[in-house]
This record gives sequence, C-alpha cells and structure tokens, in this order.
Amino acid sequence: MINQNNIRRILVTSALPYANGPIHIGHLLEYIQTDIWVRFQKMRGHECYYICADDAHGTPIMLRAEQDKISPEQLVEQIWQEHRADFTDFLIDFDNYHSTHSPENRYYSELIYQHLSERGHISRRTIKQAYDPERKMFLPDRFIKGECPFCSALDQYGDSCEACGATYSPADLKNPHSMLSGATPVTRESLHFFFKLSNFETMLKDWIVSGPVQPQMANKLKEWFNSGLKEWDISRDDPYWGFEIPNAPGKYFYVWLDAPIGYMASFQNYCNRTGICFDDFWQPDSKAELYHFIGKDIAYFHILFWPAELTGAGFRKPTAVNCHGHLTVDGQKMSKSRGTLIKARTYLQHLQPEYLRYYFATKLDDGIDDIDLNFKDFMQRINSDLVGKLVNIASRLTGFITRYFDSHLSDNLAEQELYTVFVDAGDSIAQAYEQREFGRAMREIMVLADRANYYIEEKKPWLLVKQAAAENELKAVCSTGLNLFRVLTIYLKPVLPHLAIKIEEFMQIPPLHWSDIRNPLLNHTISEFKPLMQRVEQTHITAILSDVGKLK
RNA sequence: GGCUACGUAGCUCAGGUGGUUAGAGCACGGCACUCAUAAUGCCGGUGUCGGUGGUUCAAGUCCACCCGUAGCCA
Repeated sequence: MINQNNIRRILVTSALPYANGPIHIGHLLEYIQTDIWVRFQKMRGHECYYICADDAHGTPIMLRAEQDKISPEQLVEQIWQEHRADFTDFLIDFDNYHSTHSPENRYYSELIYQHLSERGHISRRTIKQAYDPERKMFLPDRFIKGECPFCSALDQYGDSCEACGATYSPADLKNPHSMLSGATPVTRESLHFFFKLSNFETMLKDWIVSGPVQPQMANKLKEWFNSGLKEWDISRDDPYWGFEIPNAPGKYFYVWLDAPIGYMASFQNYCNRTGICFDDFWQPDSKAELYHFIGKDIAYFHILFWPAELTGAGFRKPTAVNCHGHLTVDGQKMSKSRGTLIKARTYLQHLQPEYLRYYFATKLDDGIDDIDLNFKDFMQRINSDLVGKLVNIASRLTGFITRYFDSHLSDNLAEQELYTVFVDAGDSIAQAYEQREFGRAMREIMVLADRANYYIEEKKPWLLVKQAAAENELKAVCSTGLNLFRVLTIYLKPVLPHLAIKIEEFMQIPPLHWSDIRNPLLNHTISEFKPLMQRVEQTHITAILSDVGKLK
C-alpha cells in the first residue's frame, strides 16, 4: 500500500508529434498507452507528471508554411491548437503541453550545446551536400528524387529505393532532381557541427545492462555498437526553421537535436507555473524516475543520442525508454493512398474515444510488436466486454435498488468472500499496469466481470423479489453486485476515465482512487441508472471508413 | 542488399529456464433464464502450433535453412 514513505516521483513523456499535420490513430496508440500508465500511477497516489509538446522545427514545417503562405510561427500555432483539441477529446491528460519553438527550449538547447562544446563533445568539419541552385538551399535526402542506382526504378527518394530496398546517398541517384524546384542539385560544401557519440560508447554499454530498454531494443543497440558509433550531424544551414547555434551565424540546430530537449523545456515551463523544482527531476543524482514512451522507429534518437547528450551536458539519464510497435488497420500499414490513414478527428466524429482506449489496452503489452486495429474485432470486443459484461452488471441490479429500496444500498455485503476475491485481484492487476501489460490487466478484469455476472445469475434477484421474506437478501445481493461493479470501475478507470466519472455521478461518490477498493460503498444512496455506454454499430465503422475514403 | 523481430483455433491473443490428451475471450451450435442496452448462465466441436530438416528419451518451446510480415540501416 502507498504511504508517505513510498510515494514515487515520476516524470513521463510521450514523443513530440510533428507540427506539420494532424494527429492520426497511429499516433494515439502511444498517447493512449502513456496516458493509461500515468493515470494509473496517479490513482495509486504517486507524484506523477505527464509532459509533452509539439515538435515545431525543421525543413518540412518551413516549406509547408511557405506553401500555405503563412509564417512558420503561424503554422506552428495553428497546428498546436489542433493537436491540443484532438488530445483533449481523446482524454489524454497532459500536465503540460508546450512547443519546441519556445524560450525554454531555446535556453536548454543552447545550454546543452554549450556544455557539450566545452567538454569536447562537438566537432566541426566541412561536408559535401546536395544543393538546390534555384531555391538556394541545401536539400534533405527526402527532397531529392531520381532513378535508383541499383535497379533503375523511377521516381525514388534520395535515401533508399522502395522498389528494391537498397539504401544509398543522394549523390548516387541517376538523373536527380529537386522536389522543390525540379532543378538538378549541385554539390556544395558547408561547415557542419557534429556530436561525438563515440565518446559515450562505454557509458551507453554500461547503461544498457541496467535494464532501461526492452530486450529487443537492447539487441538492436548491440547491433549499432557492432557497426560502430559515428558522429551525429547536428547543424543545418540557413535557410532553416529552428534555433540559430550560438556564435555560428547561419547555422541552426538540426530539429532532432532540440526535439528531445523539448521534454525538459516543457517541464521547465510547467515548473515555472506550478513551483515544482526542475532540478529534482533532472540533476544527475535525481531520485525521481524519468520515462520516455516512444515508437520503435525513433529508438535511435532516444536510446543512443539522448542519454549521451544528457550525460555529456551534466544531466541524469532516463530511467527507462519504453518502446511500442506501430499500428496497422485491418492488417495493413496506415497510408493515405490505401485509405487507411484515420485521423483522430475523423474517428471522433463517429465513435467515442473510450472504445479505442479500451481496444488498445486489450492489445498492448511491454513488447514492440505491431498492433492491429481490426474493426470487426474492435466492434465485438467493445460490445461484449464493455456493454455486455461490464455495464450490464449495474444495469441489471440498479432497478431493484431504486424500485424497492428507495435507491439505498444495504449496510453490509451479502458475500464478503467474493468481494475479497475482487479486492485481492487488485495486486496482480496493478502489477500488470505497472509493467505496461495492459492486455493482461484487461483480461484479468474481464474474468472478474464474468464472475460478477455469474453471481447475479446464481442469486437470481428476479426470484428474490417475489418472496416477501427475502427482502433483506435482495437488497444485500444487489448492493454486493454494485460494489463488485464499483471495484471493476476502479480497475478500469485509467483506461476509461470518462466512464468512471459517469459511474461516480451515478453512485454519487467523489472521484475513485485505487485504495478505495478496500472500502465498499454501504448504507449509501445512489441515483437512478442511466445507460453508461452505447454499443458500437457497423454503421459507425462504415461511416469512418467512407470518410477516410473521401479525404484526399 | 545487410541486420533484427514476429508467424499458435474463423477473429484477437496467452503459452518463464523443452516434459502429461496445446489454452482463453469473441464468433459459431444446443439448452436455460428473463433482472438487464437480446444483455446473462451452462454445455459443445474446432487447431499437421508458417514450411522443411536437425539436436533430444521428449520441441509450439532449442539449432539450420526456406517462405511470409514488419522494422532498422544514423
């Protein structure tokens, strides 16, 4: 049990979404996973903060703003508003949501850079790079297209061939052209700044054995060690949308340098308005826990560069970096062209956020395998678990309490042993949440929901109601069933916070905490039952899929 | 192309360090019940555990190769 002495101090982040487009349900897998974990920690009584921000710099944002004929600042502000609305409506409860285009982030980016520089972790050298002579700017690999040097496939990007899978440098492309102007890129020299990652090889190798990443990722790391740690190019040339590097006119921090620093910046911003002590969480001797939730695609930045940067600049390392897999929809990778890119907003126009939160929860574990959103399975799962099993428990009991007992619960439980079984299951469920094995937690909770339904079946309140002598038993049985339901509500609250609020209103009780499982609700008046959750209909699914088809 | 994961019933998934007739939920069929948003309870079948070889007294579980899927290659 939680007491003053074992309250943990926990700082949690999700990856920063890029500020050039809308949130889609693939993004949401991560925010929902993190949000569930954070809500669980808070319900357990720990001091836990959930921090995020928009990732607001880089060439794609600069170009998109240009295209929209607005300033990058305006674009970033507009997207920030959209992202906020999507997260809020999906019940993602950030303690702070900031932006990497912020004074705090400039401060920490410069600070970390200067510390790294002073300690000899930054090198400079001239490199050759593709340059668009018409747009007068250096071109990222992704903005150059041409024919594959290996298989001659047409219209391939500058970094790899989608047809044969080969990787190469843009200079190898045949008939290259700039995607911005169509001009043939020329090679130009420029001075670049590099982070000397190899200075941290020993530190990283030691760190990784302390268990901060999943075994699959540790494996990946070994692979990277074996191929040798190279220097990381952290500068970009003017014109670039980002922070200018101190004492280096025309040179900017590469977006991936200041993006993770955004975690710190957002937390600093939060500390400024709440008075929480920033250093308690970021100094090398910090006792607080720091967790980053990310997709496996950006593991490189978070388990190599980020701990190295932090160490080099005199800060603490993350306690753990939790990677998850990607989302597929009906077995297919999400993509606009295949009509499987479902925006958060599109989903919200037809379905409740909690359906998706629960569905993801049933499929999430601590691994890095991809997760599939299968709509048929989704509909069956929600309808049978949440409506058929869970909400049904309250629905089938409350009528008796309101009709015959003036909405008043009994002052004792009919079945103390069964209630104890429900309470005792809490340890295992809590452990599953803690270890991010949400699928296991959901399975265990649903086994209990089955037992509650079985209990009602066994006691048959619809027969008790016909026996005058069984009045007290009827009241106690229904009250017990509702108390079992209340315990299930507590267990599911991290996943279904809005449903929990509706149930709290229905039961006329203050917000539920984990420790409330031990104190059943007795001798208490509840309100009338109103349907707590509607079934998912095929028409809703069809509507989403047709909306997706309509867009672009 | 190199490397790394994954591939278990119609669907979604469990199956520490190899060991009795391979499990759950949903879907499906039958029965029961009628309190409940036709929800619930009981009973029931279902699988060459991706393929082929190998190690072993014994492999879904270890090894090799192949096929398929996904990711990484800064």
